[in-house]
Amino acid sequence: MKRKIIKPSLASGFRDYLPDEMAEFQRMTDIIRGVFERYGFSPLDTPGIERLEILTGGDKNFKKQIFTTSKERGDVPLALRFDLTVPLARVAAQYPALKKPFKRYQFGKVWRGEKAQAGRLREFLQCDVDIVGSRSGMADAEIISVAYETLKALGMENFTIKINNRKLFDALPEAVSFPEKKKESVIRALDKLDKTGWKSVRDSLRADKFTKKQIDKIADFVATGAVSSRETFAALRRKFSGSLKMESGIAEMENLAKNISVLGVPESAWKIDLSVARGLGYYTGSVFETIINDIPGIGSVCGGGRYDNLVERFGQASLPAVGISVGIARLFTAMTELGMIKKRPALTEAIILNFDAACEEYVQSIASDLRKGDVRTEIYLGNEETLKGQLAYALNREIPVVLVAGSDEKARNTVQIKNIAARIQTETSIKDAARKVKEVLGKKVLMI
RNA sequence: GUGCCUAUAGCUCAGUGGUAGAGCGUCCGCCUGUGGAGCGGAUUACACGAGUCCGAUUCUCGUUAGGCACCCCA
Repeated sequence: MKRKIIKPSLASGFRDYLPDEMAEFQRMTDIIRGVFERYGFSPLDTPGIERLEILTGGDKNFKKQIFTTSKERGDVPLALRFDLTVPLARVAAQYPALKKPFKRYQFGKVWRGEKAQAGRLREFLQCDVDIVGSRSGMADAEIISVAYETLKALGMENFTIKINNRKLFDALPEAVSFPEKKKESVIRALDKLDKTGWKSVRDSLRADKFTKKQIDKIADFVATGAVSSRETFAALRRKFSGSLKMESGIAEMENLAKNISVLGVPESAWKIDLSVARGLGYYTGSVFETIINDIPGIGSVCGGGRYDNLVERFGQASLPAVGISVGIARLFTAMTELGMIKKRPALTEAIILNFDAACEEYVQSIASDLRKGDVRTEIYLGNEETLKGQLAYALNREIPVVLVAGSDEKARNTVQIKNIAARIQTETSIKDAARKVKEVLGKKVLMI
């Protein structure tokens, strides 16, 4: 009887991170974690699966994007989380004793129940920071600042944090005279401006029965943001004087601009962009998106904003919150394209070849010494029996230091230490081996 | 949910109306102690189902899977 062979393969929209990439990926998350903690955020983790009703909040629009699970008999409907913000809102509502402001960061995979395509996976990692329970505009500024510092710490130079405020959109129906319920059409159309351009935005608005005059006014509104931030505020006030909602949004942005400047975010790193809308979500105030200037096509690598009403879904009094999500998978792609990611087949710093059966214990004791000396060390464990064959393995995996310890060395209580990059080999007594290896590794770091 | 494209070995790809080949990889063997190997061997594929045909991996249709774009995007 023939055994059924199961083909090893992934479903659409999922991907593996093999060690050569994952090592770099983890280095990035370590950096991000460091920045988040420096700003006083504490870690949180929540399950990948939540009750379906928690995630949808009864909104049918959301429901169709949610990755649902097949439920166990008798269980309530469950689903995979599609972001980390709604689970945070659940936590905030479920544990009212959490001291406010509650500052948490969270790294976690999220899932989208939609068809995958380029740059759009069904599973990806998000790195979120949020401040729950602060109404202060300084909280918004902290979030922008932490986003800026995160990208800098990752080595990014040429990026732009685009800032807007949803209150401006709230003022638009009155200012441009269209019905309140058509506001979302405008937001949705403008959100695509970057991607599709004005012609397509105009077409889309025309399809939604906006008049030419209204469309012109909307375009004029967005164009106001095309100049420097100070002029933008003045021009907006001129154009929309008398609109209280507009004035409150402008004041918030003005305040934010002042605050982030004090926090050390240079003006070259951000700009007002009145087309930024962040979809239809739950945002109520500031909204941010970040693009890499050299590869804008990759989309936003970091986005968020203020959402003051999200916990209301759980019957709580409104709880103000502001946060941002770093799209690390997209960042990884961007940094790869920019040549900032060097794939490494191994994290191992030193490998001890093992080609002489009489020296196995000698090899092991050297490995033990190196490990005690904080060197990432492995012993060759494969089937190659010759030094040459084992060396080829080490070279293939780009391990920077190779140690050779055979009967000759054992007789002299030494070990050969090869600096692969420099093509130098020195014989060192085993008691100095760890120090010598670190010296070689240290030199390597200096050379970079 | 809609549309377009694709499907040959683990991967990247050739090829043919008379059932297939390479490179890389993997595994095994050989190579006494020094630079990304060498030599020998093994491994494995025409996604599935129907139709046309003497004969289909090849042509047609369907299914499934994958890619891309739209919709949507917290």
